[in-house]
Amino acid sequence: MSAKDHKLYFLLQRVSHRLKKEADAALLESGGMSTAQAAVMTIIAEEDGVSQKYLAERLMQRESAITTMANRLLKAGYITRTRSDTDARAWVLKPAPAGMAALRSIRSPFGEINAVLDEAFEDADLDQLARGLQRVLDQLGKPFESSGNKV
Amino acid sequence: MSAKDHKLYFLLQRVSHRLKKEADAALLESGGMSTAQAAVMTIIAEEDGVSQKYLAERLMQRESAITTMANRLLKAGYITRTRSDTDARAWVLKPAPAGMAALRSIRSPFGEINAVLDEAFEDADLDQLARGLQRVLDQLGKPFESSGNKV
DNA sequence: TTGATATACTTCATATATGTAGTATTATGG
DNA sequence: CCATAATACTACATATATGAAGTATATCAA
Repeated sequence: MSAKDHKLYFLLQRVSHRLKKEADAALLESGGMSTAQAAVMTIIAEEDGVSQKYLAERLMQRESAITTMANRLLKAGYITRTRSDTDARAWVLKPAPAGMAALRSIRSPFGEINAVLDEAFEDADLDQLARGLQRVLDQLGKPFESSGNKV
Repeated sequence: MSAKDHKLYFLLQRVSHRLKKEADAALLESGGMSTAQAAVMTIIAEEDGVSQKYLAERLMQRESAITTMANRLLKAGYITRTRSDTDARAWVLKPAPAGMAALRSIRSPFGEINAVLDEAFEDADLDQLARGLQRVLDQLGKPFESSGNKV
């Protein structure tokens, strides 16, 4: 049984989309933020002072996507944005109090999402799954270096 | 090791997003369509005559998303859209010749995506992965029946 | 039959992404 | 030191989704 036989690509996409929807609903209900915003805020909170370029790399996205997201987070009062001391082109994004509060508020709904995954996969399988997924990322290599890594 | 320890949710999202990007690039290059369009066209080609409602169910999306997509596919000449004989509210979507041709043209790039998955997971693991992912979908239940299925 | 409700779809506002092109600013080789 | 290239970001067009609200059409119960 190959990936093709399982239609694994489409299955993965469906599960990912479905989980995201469920997580977004749960997070929204707890008065917080979207999962996309949570992903960004988590990094910003960890590092305390990051550039948009750095966020784009960590999240494997384009910088234009980060610009849009940063504007929304700024508008929501979740982050602050100041010019870098060392590089006048770069911004420094830091978490604002409201952002930290929002992050705290989504801990529990995220626990529920994880519970679904824990239930669907046995312990040993979880490890294998995580390792396999990581291998997929490694095989694909960094995005935007298109030519090197032929799919 | 639980899903939480693996940050499995975010890992899944990252892999899904990364794979989609790779697949979209490969499909686009072979002159075809996007993966989202491929998902829709595959169903339309299988069934030969479907309603938008049916597509929404199969893809676990809202009908408004299908309206937009159908308009794009129509504009691209990939499908035809006629009123249903039995229900004046409903459309009947069918593949157009150009759509069938586009579907054929993406077979090989999709093979490459599957190869990445086959390489990342051993045969036995692939089965387990597919079954586990399916269990996630089953556990979450149908979307839009919100209250019944607590995450 | 008819009146209430459900269904199939559309429209609009919004979120999230890509990709291309453009603007400053920084870094670098001669 | 300066022309050129690289970097960090913004702006815009587009694709893909949700969710709420609206429009026909269908169905069912009284």
